[in-house]
Amino acid sequence: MSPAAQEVKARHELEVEGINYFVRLMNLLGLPRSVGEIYGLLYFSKSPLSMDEIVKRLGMSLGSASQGLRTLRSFKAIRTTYVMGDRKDYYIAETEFRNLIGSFIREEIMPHLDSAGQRIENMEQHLAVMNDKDDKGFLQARIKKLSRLKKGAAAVLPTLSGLLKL
Amino acid sequence: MSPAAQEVKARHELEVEGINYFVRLMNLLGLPRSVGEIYGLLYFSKSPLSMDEIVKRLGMSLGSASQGLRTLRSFKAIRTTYVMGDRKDYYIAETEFRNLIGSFIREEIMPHLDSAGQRIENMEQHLAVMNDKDDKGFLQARIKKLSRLKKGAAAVLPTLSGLLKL
DNA sequence: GACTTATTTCAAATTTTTCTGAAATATTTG
DNA sequence: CAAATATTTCAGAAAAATTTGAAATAAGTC
Repeated sequence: MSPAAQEVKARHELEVEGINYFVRLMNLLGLPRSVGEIYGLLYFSKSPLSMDEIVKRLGMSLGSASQGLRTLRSFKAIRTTYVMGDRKDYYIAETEFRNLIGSFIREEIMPHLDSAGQRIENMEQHLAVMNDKDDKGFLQARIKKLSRLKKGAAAVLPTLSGLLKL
Repeated sequence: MSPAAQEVKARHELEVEGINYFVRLMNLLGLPRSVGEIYGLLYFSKSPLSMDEIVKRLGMSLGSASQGLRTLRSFKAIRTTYVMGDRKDYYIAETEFRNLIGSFIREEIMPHLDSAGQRIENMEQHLAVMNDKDDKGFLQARIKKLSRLKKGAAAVLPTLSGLLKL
């Protein structure tokens, strides 16, 4: 194999490995593979890519690409660039992980914490109806613990992206 | 409805709400519903429960219960108690969330970080084959960023359970 | 050590999630 | 505003994850 061909191959394999990296990372965060693939492709692309280029390069359906790009936009993990004389949208990866983590926490985790708070309140309401001293005390302690967990998480999470000083 | 019946109902609804709480929490962590149900049931149970009691109370299959208990044991989220004159195993919820978070991070997240490190090394190897200055510089910067993210996560995560001082 | 009871395993069934692709909608251009 | 192109939507298909339950194994008792 010629040196030039070797280089092309290395570039390609690097990209595959990099996409794989993000597929797994996104998977860890509970996001579908397609989202990881798109972000990975963009992260290692020097130039902005249009949706149909993404579809072609990843061999994925239009529907997945559209939905995946929407998800990534919602996290501000990508942004669009304007390309003169072309009506397609072109996408670029946002590489400030600090921000990505922030929007992930805001969008995916905080809503859960809110509904957790709601559920704790419900539990307390039910508790108020009860009389049996022993059981009531036990449950109260357990609920309190949940409440502290929730408060702790609410306090720690927003700082997380800050802690990761990259 | 008699006051006593009302109380029983409140106790039951509290428990349902509590189980629901853990089902969602575990779901957020990528664990199956059955694991959340079992932990929730144990968390709000004053006395230890055997597997068949869990199966009966949650209306779940033996298989799910067995698998769910195994998962919870692996996180040290529950422990067994010995009950005299009974050959069944009895389970109790471990309520120190700090520890649970610790084992979750150790068992579920750290292995991913390790393989991430492996993948970064692979990328660097491919990079070494390349020559094109521009592209190489670009890719090098991107890989470096991933590497910093990984290092940051490895540094922050183990502290997380400590930060949550409950 | 045979019997009873408890637990685990695992293939098949079910449920949930994700992906596909064609149709609908929106956008740009001449 | 018609034609061309780009994007979104969504019902059905495919894939992945979870649950079931019966059979296998393990553990405890007499």
